[in-house]
Amino acid sequence: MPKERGGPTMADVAKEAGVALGTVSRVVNGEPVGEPFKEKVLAAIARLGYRYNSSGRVLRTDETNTVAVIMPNTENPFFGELVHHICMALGKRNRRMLLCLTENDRERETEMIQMVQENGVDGIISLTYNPDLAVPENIPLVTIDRFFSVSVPCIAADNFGGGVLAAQKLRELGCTRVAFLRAASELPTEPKKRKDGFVSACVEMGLPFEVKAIVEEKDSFDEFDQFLQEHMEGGRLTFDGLFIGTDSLAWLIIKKLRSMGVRIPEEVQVIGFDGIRMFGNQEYAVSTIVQPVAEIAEASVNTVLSRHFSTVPSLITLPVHYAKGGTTRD
Amino acid sequence: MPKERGGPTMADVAKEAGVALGTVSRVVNGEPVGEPFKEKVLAAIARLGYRYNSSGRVLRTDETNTVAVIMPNTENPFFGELVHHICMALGKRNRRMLLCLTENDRERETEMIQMVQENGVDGIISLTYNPDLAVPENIPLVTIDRFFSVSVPCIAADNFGGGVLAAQKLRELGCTRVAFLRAASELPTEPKKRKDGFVSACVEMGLPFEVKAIVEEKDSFDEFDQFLQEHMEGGRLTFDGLFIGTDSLAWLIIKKLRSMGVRIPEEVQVIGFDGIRMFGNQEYAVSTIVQPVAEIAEASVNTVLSRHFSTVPSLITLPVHYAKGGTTRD
DNA sequence: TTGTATGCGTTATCAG
DNA sequence: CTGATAACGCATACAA
Repeated sequence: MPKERGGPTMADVAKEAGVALGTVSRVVNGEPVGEPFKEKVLAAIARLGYRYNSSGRVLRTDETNTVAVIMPNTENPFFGELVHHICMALGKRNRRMLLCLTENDRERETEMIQMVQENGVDGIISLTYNPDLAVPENIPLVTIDRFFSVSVPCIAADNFGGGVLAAQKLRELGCTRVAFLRAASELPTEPKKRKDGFVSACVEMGLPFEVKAIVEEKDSFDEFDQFLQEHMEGGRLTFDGLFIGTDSLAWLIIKKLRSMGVRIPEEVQVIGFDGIRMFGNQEYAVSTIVQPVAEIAEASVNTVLSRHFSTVPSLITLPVHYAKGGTTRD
Repeated sequence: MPKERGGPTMADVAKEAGVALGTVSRVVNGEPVGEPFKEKVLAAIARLGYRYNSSGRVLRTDETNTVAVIMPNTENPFFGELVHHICMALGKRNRRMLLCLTENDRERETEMIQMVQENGVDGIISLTYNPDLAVPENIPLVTIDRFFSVSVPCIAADNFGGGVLAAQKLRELGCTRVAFLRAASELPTEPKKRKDGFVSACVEMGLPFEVKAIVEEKDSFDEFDQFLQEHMEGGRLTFDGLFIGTDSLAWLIIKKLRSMGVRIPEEVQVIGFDGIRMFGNQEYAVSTIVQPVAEIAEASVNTVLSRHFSTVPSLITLPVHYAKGGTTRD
């Protein structure tokens, strides 16, 4: 049965109850109403099977209680987890989530920004690396992991601190020669600070290190293979510790190393970044720097719904922690 | 800057262009309008920076172009993938997705059904095992993996066929004594047919088998440990093939078996169900019966948006296929 | 406290 | 083909 129009409205309820329309509205919204009136209204509502219809309120007040979330996808477990926590955080504050997936298509992103403006959402939470994102006026926008300008609040994990932590951990676990591997976009995103933190800590501790960073859009992952091959000596890797930009890439690298006969974690210990768990709820896929996903979600929601949106901090950084998977010897 | 009310409306554009309101509406909606009028309107729109506001249309036509998707979570990679494909399928048909996550909380589910009705969505796609789901009148509802009644279309993978396929594969791979392990709810859901298909095929082929099925809500996973222990003889499992209800559980069982010294796939081959890939885009986590997630998503969307919703088939079953992960010897 | 009346932005009907 | 106008369901300012 295709949605039939025209159930009872507040006006019908008012007539049925013998009260004014405004009184019905006040009862429905929980505003103070005299007890006898309230009862009459509730009885009429029950008799008629009245159901509140929010479209009237939206038109009148321009508040949809809906927040748009713009995300590349929900197949990547990190994004899946993030979407999950954002949805829950919104639910706690009685807001709904309009989910928009971009698959990293910039044109689609632009359309979506346009679309959600037409739809009149109360705010936008966006995780996108689009360099020329058209920031909408009039609608609060919060980004995750990508800083645009001081007027657009950005929420991110402490990527720099995570890099430092990874270096410290590897050293603590006995590594004497380490490397950082990463594939990233060309843009200056927050996750790039993982390298900065790692390098900084290695220098500080006097831990010898190398860096292999490729550009996601143009370089092939074969470059990693080559890098690894170049650093093999007598069947062993010349590093005993690796820090890798994401858990996903770490998994790929580990597969490659194992196929080359390198034993992990016996010969080489590996730490990834993100904190991805198997099937979302089992053990960590690799030893990792865990992003505080729930906190990032909470902060994003709190920020985008903030009453004083214009005075909100422009960059919020949240603490990470280390967790062991099976790829370190702790 | 909190959303300011009152950008220009169609009425403003009409005044600016010196035409009638209706003409503006027709131009905006791409309906036939005389060329000179059209130009005047478009010019006025550009001058004023007019932007379409859908809330007026929603109130007037009761069409939101939005479909609610009710899902347990997006942390489980299967649900993450499903949500992803549903969102894309909706996008192709120019619809948006209101995502509602239940975390299997029945009370929350009820609230959400209520809420989306107030919000006036055009349809609902729901994956829930809630036995007493209040089916909303007036709004097309499609379920995934759970059959309610002939009036509520259900979309599901060919679970029975998948069970058959798993049995055939194990036999083809040389297994001579197999078992099926599963944890499921008590309700009669579509995925339960995995067992039926498996059993049926084993009987048909004369392949000796056992079944261990526990109830998710009350039994502990320890029961699986016990089952496995009971079927060890001289350090080897008495089965050489296992079919397990989900990839997630298969992963757990495999870990357990390996910790018991059982080699996989050398001694025991394992096939799961769902088709979960590492990090959403890498290799299959285990050898598996792959659900046609994209097709399930497409079918759900097509069905819920169907013009003739009442004449739509009440159960749509979509074909699965086998894919090798690392847990079989093929 | 309760009633009345207006308007939110759009679509659609009906005349011109 | 275009113009004028009445809804759509609700919130709210204002009057009683």
